[in-house]
Amino acid sequence: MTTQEVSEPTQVAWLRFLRAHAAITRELSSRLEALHELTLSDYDVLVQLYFAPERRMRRIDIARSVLLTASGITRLLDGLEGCGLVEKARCDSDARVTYAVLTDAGVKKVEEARDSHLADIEELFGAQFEPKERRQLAELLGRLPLAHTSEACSP
Amino acid sequence: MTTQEVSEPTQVAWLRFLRAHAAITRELSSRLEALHELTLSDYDVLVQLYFAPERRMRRIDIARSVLLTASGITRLLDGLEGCGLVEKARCDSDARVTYAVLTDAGVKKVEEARDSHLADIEELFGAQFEPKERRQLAELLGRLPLAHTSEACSP
DNA sequence: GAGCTAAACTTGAGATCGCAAGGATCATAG
DNA sequence: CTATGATCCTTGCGATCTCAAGTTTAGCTC
Repeated sequence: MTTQEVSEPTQVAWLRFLRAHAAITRELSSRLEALHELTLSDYDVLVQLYFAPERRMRRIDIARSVLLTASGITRLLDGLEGCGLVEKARCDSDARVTYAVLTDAGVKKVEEARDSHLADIEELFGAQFEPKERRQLAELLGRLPLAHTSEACSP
Repeated sequence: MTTQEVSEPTQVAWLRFLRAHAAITRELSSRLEALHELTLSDYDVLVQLYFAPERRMRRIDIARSVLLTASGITRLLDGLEGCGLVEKARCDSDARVTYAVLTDAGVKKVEEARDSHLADIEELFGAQFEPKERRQLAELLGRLPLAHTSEACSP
């Protein structure tokens, strides 16, 4: 124990969680930006679309799955549309909703960025753990509130 | 397996890590803001100072321990100084450094905010785990890069 | 002690994101 | 069919934070 008097395991765990997040996302972001000109959030959204049926989603569903605000998604998609990675599409049955559809360029972009990014995640995150520990960690993290929003899609 | 074809445990764990961070910090922030008018980072810095020897730290050390940029710390401390929670102090042996010192009001603020914030952390984070799992999780997270910067202070 | 490099800090500019408010559309109830 | 409330999306505004550049001071070397 050093500076922190209180070393309740929960607090220690939370502190490490916070710091690790800051450190890892900073590094991941910077690499992703350098190699592919994408934000972590950009990539996140692109991948959601990539695996969505017909590669399209309502903006609100994107927001919920990546845990951003609706307004955050609007502006993020503005950027991706500007790059031609994503297009808007109207919804016939409901004029309020606009779909975001991955373009061919978008598909290509995901496939280009995927390998290096997954390798980075492996290096900065996964590599610290044995296979068994990875599953264990995934299970533990899965209990946290909203930890698996992106693992379920609304129709 | 739902939308994500690739369910390598590492990727699942990382995704959950990301989402859980977003969800929990959003909620913690909002409560902290509502009750005590503090950002999560504000609180973080205040606590670092609270446990530092003489309740003072060089700005650069604060930056390293909470994983913010030097410029981030400058502006964050501007705010805390404006509220009277922190003061500047010059360093006799090195004119380049400015210390940040917790004021009495700052001490009080930390002690006021502490209980509710720790309770929030317990509720949103710790409560999902058994005591044994908490230690396990802390250990696992501790292996991540820079996860315990705040557990060691430079002189 | 003059010059050089490195460190600590600040500042300006820009990016990202949330909140609050507003507009459009749908769905339901009367 | 109209009124009400909810949902989807966008926009204005502000807050936070980073990066790059600049200033001042230390510490070294020659």
